[in-house]
Amino acid sequence: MLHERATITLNDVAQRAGVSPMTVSNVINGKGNVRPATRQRVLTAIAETGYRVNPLARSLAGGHNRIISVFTPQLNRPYAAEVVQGAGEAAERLNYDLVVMMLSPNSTSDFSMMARLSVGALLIQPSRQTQQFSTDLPTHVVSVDGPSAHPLVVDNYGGACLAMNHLLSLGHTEIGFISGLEAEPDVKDVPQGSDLYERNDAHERFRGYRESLALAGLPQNAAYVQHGNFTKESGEQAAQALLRLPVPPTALFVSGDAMALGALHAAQDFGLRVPGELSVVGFDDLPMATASRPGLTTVRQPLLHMGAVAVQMLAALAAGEEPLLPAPFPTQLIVRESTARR
Amino acid sequence: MLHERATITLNDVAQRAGVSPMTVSNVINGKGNVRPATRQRVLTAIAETGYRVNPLARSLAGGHNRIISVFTPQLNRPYAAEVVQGAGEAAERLNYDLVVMMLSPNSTSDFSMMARLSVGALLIQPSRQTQQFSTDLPTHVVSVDGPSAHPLVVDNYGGACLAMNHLLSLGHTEIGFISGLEAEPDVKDVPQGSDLYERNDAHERFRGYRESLALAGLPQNAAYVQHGNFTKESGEQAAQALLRLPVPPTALFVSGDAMALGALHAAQDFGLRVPGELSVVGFDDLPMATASRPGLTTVRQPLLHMGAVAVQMLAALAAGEEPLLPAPFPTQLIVRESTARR
DNA sequence: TTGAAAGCGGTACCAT
DNA sequence: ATGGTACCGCTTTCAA
Repeated sequence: MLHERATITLNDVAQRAGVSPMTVSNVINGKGNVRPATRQRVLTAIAETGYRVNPLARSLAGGHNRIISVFTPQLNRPYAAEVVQGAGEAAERLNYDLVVMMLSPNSTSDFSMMARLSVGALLIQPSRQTQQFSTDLPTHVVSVDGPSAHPLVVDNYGGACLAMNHLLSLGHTEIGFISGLEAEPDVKDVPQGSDLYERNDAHERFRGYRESLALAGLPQNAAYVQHGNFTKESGEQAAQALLRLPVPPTALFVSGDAMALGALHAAQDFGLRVPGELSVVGFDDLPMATASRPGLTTVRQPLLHMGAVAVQMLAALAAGEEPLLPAPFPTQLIVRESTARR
Repeated sequence: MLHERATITLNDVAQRAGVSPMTVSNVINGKGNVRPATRQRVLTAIAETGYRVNPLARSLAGGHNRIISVFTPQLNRPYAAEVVQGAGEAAERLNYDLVVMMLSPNSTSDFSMMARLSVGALLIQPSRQTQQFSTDLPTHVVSVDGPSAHPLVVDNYGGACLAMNHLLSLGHTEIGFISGLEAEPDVKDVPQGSDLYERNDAHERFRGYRESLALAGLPQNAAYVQHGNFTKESGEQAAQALLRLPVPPTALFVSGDAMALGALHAAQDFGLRVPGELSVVGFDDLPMATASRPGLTTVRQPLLHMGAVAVQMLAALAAGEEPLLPAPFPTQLIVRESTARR
């Protein structure tokens, strides 16, 4: 296994096989019109030289490639990491290569390159800015948790109802809510009817909370609602505020696992036993949900699956099909130890 | 359907500015030899047309780019995610673009492509297979936690000593150890003197454990050593074995946070108070270390920093410099609540 | 200081 | 079934 420094080109292979470059190209791309004998000769030449196509040249020349690009905010956010992982597994199955780029808010880089090099782009939680740039991507675009031509969303409302019904069925009537609304100041005052509003995770979960309460015939107590920004610290603070109330809630529905863990710890610091004296439900089912004691009851989002579906759609799109947009992905209640009967 | 945004080429700009394509190229690449007036004309033409270079074409033609590629195993492993994040931040600062690819063991994809497209590659925890492929990368290679031309490693031995000294100074003499050796069966029986052995994280941490004990004049009890594979479950099992011993240890040094959390929970399930009746120290300081109660005392690896340094080295390499390889990165003991005086 | 020519490594199109 | 030609968008080399 010697390592050739000089790059072997299609021409080299052609010469070695005694055919024209075009024929080699045809063999590589599996065009039918090549005599078996010739094809075989080319194939051996390829094997002997260790030739590998240069995707750059191929893309430049207008050929096809099997690359899908992923644009994501920070990768050390478990949410994004999970989606990417799911996408990666699907890509491998479909024989696509996945190329990931991190989009930082103040980055100036020209990401259109990777987009040009790929047959499709997967956008994870695209920001305003990303949405902007996505409109002039020359490829197909699918997004997870954010707008695009093909947006994949989770059923946040349904998930919230799942969590609330669990709490309700456990006999809780005083249920506090910690939202993630603080995180995105720019959407906080979006009119209720707008598309953006409808799609916003935080709002949908809030809506699930409110409507579940209403459906159960329970009054809404504005004091039971606090806003965090998805960090553990904000969850801690929000929970403290809730627990200091004259009549504190007996259960908390927290719309993010990190915040939920913060709330759980705040409760423990208050000397409250969880779930004995306070039940806590999170949202997301990030890995950290199992790292706590008691384990966090939470609403799981099918993150891996969504990543995989995104890639499948992109592959279909690349193949000229027009895949139908899947319905909001259903969530699942994962009952661990942080919830108990009132 | 694609957005048929006609691409503006360098030629278009040239025509508009009334100069040759070459001059436009020179302006873009900041070659000095262009008359200010001409440069200005070109610049306006660029602005007016909204032209952007096509990095593919540039790379193909042998021009320079500012891309660094990262090859990593699963991205949903916090370790890798942290390094990538650090690399991303540094890249942004240095005006490089980062492109990440996941290397799965059974992937057939041609990753040399991205390598060709980039000035350098960062390998995270390269596997045997990856090491192989890295040798014929046409670019500079820096690795984190694995071999390459420029390997970046953390001072695992020192970190283990940090943890052990902490436990020792707390008065513990019965200290159990859970290694990660089970994870990599192929290195388990590498001869002690070999390079590979010296570099292996798991072994280095083990060595720190043994030597710290020896230095403290404490006997080594083979029964106090268990092997896990870095998962929470394996940590749980290993801890159970340890705690069932006739004379169970009063403290555990676990060479991975996930395993440490597993051990911590196992102890709690045994009815042991942590840190009251059992102290636990982990290794890595992954985000989950703060998600548990009590918070996990652990040894922090400067993952973000290592990612950043890797990118800096790659940038230097690309600039033709020969950066000196940094010494093993120092670790830091993060004392939380899982350790206490015996 | 500027530009013409010749690729980089492929592919599409159209002959043969 | 095969191969010639043009060209993708840019950069290098070398003349002018």
